[in-house]
Amino acid sequence: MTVPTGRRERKKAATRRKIADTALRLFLERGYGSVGIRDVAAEADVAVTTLFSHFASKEALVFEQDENFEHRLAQAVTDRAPREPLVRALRREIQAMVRHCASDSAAPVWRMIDESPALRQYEESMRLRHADSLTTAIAADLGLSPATTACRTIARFVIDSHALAREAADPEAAVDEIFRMIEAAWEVAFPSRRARGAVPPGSTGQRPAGP
Amino acid sequence: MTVPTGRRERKKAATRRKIADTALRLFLERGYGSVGIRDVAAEADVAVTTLFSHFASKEALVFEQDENFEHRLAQAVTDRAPREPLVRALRREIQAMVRHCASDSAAPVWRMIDESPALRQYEESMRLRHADSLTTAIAADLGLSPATTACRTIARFVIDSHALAREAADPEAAVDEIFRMIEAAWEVAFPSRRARGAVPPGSTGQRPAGP
DNA sequence: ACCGTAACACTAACGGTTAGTGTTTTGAAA
DNA sequence: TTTCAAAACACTAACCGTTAGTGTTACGGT
Repeated sequence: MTVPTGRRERKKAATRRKIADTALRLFLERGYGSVGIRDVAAEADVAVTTLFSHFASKEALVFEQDENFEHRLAQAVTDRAPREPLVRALRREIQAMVRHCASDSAAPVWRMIDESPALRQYEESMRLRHADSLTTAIAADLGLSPATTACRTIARFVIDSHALAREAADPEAAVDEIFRMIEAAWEVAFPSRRARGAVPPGSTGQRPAGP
Repeated sequence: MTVPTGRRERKKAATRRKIADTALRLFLERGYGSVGIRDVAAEADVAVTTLFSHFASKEALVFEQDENFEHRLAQAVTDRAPREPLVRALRREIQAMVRHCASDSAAPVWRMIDESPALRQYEESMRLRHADSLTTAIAADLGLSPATTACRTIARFVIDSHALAREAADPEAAVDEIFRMIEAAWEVAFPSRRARGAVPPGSTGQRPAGP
């Protein structure tokens, strides 16, 4: 079990990328529903079982880069400038993501997603993971347990903002508008010293994080 | 196409209920994943195609009453007492729903849902419909277009509160806490006359009652 | 009494997914 | 280098949810 940075890994990554690229190309050419897993496997010149050893499901072929998404949000929290408000850092990141979704390169993919119920459903279930991941990052930043209701709520609202903004007529303006609402929610949950509130922090489930 | 309140409808409803009851019983007895559609159909003494003419999917067997859920939220908006704040009516309804989820009769079902990824995913996709439906009700109440970002955002937050509270240690307290955040978001999106002027954050909670 | 229709049944299949089994490739230890 | 365990890959065959196609009843309205 040493560090495996050899040819094997490169080959594996190459196979994975070939499958994903082939799938996306076929999906965009013929439509997601009209392309079967067996078609993708044949075109990528791999066995069906090999395809499923790289991707957990057909939908996962489309959201290949979603781990990236998940990771960027957590990083936006942990890697932000010292003293920068947490919510502001998240707004910037969501803003960038929404902008990218509307870019020419990504737009056809998102149109395909919007047209497929199966893909929309999968996207929604990804949000659960994203929200959980973001909850962990936020809770860690605040020194609270990830079970804290307020942390989970803010995380969920932030994830929602991406979905809501993507469907809005003016996505970037929507992000700003939604984040004004999120910041208000944040202030209620975690009153800052600056904003006079003298309201004790959330009355439920608040526990300092363990070691 | 007259009012069809005859035997046919009763028979149909009976078949539907028999299928749903049988399914739920088998799922709880043997586990959701260990019971196949063919098992349910055989036990309910109907053909598989008949089962699918009553329910769109296997998961829909578990969430049989979800139309009820969707309808109740919209009703909470439209049927509330005159002048009652919209958000407060929604909080009451969500509170009641969450309480019901924790009741002895419903608890085993929700435990089953929590343990099945397929069911959790389906539940999450239901929320899209619920949020859309609630968006329509809220927008109508405010005389706005359902496309308004703030309406869609509030609706989504309210739907989230149900999911978040259900997973919290103290669900009812969680609903209160989340709705304090939602009300703050609401005030930012739709500033009320009463709340004009310098109002310190945190004072827009559900407490300043008064009819 | 009749007819249109909605419910139901049955057979086959489709498409995503997995189990089981065996083969090749690869990284590193001997 | 040789050897070896693990990992990737392939293949067959199936499982399971779901649907199409085709009838067959049973009901309700006329």
